[in-house]
Amino acid sequence: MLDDHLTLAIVDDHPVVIEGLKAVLKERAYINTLSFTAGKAFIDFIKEHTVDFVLLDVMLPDISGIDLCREITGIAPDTIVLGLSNQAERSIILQMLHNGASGYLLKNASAEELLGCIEEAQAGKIVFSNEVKTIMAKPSRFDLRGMPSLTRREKEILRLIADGKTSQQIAAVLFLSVFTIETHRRNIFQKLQVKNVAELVKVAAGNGLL
Amino acid sequence: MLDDHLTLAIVDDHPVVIEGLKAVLKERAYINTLSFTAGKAFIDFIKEHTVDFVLLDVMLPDISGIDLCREITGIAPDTIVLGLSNQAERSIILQMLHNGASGYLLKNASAEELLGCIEEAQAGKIVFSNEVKTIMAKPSRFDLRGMPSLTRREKEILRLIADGKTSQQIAAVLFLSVFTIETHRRNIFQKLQVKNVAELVKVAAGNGLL
DNA sequence: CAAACAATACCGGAAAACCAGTAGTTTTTT
DNA sequence: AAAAAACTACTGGTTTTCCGGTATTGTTTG
Repeated sequence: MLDDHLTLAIVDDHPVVIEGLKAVLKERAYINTLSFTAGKAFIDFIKEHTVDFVLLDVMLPDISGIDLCREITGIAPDTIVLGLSNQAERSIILQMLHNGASGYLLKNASAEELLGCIEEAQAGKIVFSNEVKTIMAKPSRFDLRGMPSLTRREKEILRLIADGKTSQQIAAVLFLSVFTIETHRRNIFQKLQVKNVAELVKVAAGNGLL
Repeated sequence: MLDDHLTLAIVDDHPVVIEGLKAVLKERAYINTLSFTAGKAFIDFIKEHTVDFVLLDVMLPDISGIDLCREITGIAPDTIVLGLSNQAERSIILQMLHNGASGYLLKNASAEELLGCIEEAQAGKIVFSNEVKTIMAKPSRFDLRGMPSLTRREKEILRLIADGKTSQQIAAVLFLSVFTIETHRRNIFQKLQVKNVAELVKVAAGNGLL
């Protein structure tokens, strides 16, 4: 930012959204708006030019918003990226933040909300639109206090599950009945509030239980 | 180590193993040997006394070797811990190292091997007995070069799998046939060389794909 | 422009996971 | 010693995964 202008890029494959955002952003005369409908085109662009700010759709045809976000912050670490999407899924939001985004907005955010978030993000804050805030605010699962404590047996079985062992195999290794393993498995599911092994392993890995 | 002696603790629930190790360690007069058959007893001990070196069985009755290892290195960070086990499973070895162990030995290691490893670990190295070395040396999966690259679609589906979605649910979200999802799923399995979602999610999480 | 890769879709069958219970035994804690 | 927690085991049933193919249509790319 050599002058007092701000270069803002919209990356979204939906032309209507682009036009809507541009209209809102006209409110702020100091913002120069660019737009891209594909991730690759944008990547090529920032290799040659400087962009201060990006509004990035997470559902793009040619590349996932998450990967794109990582690439952008890799190439231009000073660029501020805000995720933009129709529905807010907690895991996606976290992935975006984890890959360098400075915030996350829903497309149904009001004009004031949008401009407010841009200004706050510009000031270095992490911003969310209101709906996103409510999603991020609540439990997650057990974000802060107390990962539910698993018993010895449960941890042991959890590790074997994560190693890809079937209940039969686990039963064989531990000299127990398959039924016992399945009972333990269900208890673990309940404690960690997951529905299947996929989620189980993700949660366990993310909380240092593996 | 205030003098030139070394306090070494053996933690193993098998008395025969303890005696065997003690016999081998007599070779080195400067090593004072202690032994424990339960993890908790040992934890209590190190809260009051200093131990320089621990040979730690990973299969203990009261606590998993992995958890115990973490506790030990938490309480006494200067203590050197070597894992000790009958069979070497790669994942367990990695977990031990990840929790602060300085190496891993198989119980069938020779006396020279054992003493050699203790001396090298004492000197700050990470040590493995020979058999363990061969296990650690080979493939792993794709440890060093090239995590196989997944396509956009595959990554997208991988994330949905890790979120605990079933193939039906994924198909519904992406407006695709269940068959398509299952094909992608199998392709992902093959690329990442896993047999089921549990392993898949573990590998993916461990390699930053989630 | 081929060749390779990506994405889509389908079939049938075996194995495993998942669900909702119940219940006895052992270990730990109060 | 009583209560609580952990560990064990079983029944019976539904859903999903996993395996082994095959095959068509685009899209990149050498």
